[in-house]
Amino acid sequence: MDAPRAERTDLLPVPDGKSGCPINLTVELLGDRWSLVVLRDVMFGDHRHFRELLTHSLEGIASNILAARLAKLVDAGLLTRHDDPSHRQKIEYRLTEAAIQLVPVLVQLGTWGARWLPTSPELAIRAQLLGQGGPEMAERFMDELRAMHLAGRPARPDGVLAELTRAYQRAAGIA
Amino acid sequence: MDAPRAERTDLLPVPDGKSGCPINLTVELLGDRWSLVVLRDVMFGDHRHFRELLTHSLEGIASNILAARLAKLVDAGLLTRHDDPSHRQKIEYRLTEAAIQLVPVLVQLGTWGARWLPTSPELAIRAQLLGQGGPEMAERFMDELRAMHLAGRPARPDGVLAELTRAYQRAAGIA
DNA sequence: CACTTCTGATTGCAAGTAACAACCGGTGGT
DNA sequence: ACCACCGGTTGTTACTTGCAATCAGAAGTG
Repeated sequence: MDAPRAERTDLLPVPDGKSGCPINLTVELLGDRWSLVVLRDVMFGDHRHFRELLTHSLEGIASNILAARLAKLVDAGLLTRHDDPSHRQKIEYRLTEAAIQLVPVLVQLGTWGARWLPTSPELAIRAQLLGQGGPEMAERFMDELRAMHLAGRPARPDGVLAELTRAYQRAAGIA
Repeated sequence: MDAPRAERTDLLPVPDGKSGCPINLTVELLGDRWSLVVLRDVMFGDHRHFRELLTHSLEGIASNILAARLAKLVDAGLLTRHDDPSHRQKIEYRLTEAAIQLVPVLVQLGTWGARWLPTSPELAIRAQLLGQGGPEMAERFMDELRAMHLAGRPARPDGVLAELTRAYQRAAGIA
């Protein structure tokens, strides 16, 4: 069980396949098919319960995968679990500050996807609006998410989230 | 083979597990363990050849995975293949404009990771510098990448890339 | 009380993907 | 002739994903 490799000393091949690079650690945590999609649905769709995420999601995540992702995100400190007064078995998942600070990441991902990938127009609208809104709009959105998920206040009808949702519904032709 | 599901008409469960959502499409393309890490090494490490990416990478990607990712990225239009005059078998991978426009995504990912994950300080410095530099610095970096990868000019010694590399080496204590 | 629905999951299985190590044919310098 | 280097490929093993069926507890309805 000796280690005959690693002759170089400058650029180190890290033994256990990990590295302290910020991009690498973030990709290690969120770089899979579903983690960011789940967070997207919590943020933009305001889906906070298991069934809601399971059935209202556009892409159709499997229930075991969703359960595993939620557990991982809770473990990573991006979501917190809360009892729901309306049903003893119901669990509410809320965003943490760490998750809310992922908004700029999602905005950039959405902006890039809307620019370079074959997105459907009605879904791309939210990404375009947020991207055009710049850091100020992202800041407003993050403050709104803080009010909703950290302070427990309801979504305000004149907020960014409502504006995005209305733009989407208008584009999707919902009468 | 009838389809007894899909009673809802508002929020559609897309049949083939895909959706035109920009975030979803981007995650579908780049949401894996290695794609963004490879692009990071091409951008920040200026590694343009297979062996370079294989051995100089911090995380130790396997050669078959690297080959598969390079092929996928070329196929997706994020990298292009070029003959290298110095060796008939040598292939140079260059960034495309689409890949260069991923810089803001990587900056945000790095900034978030440096803030919320246990990064090693010397590797976090580049992310912090780029994050603090704001959109202007990212723009300058993208212009530099365009000059190097699209126009084929060498890296300028007073550029963003050189500055980041120097900051890293200083922090890593390379004498 | 029985019946149904809703809650957040879990289980078993098939298929796909990642990791690891060994190896390949062609290239070019000595 | 030799050998290091080039971008990969192959084979095997281990793990992850996707799908469908199922679960037990909780609540609503008759």
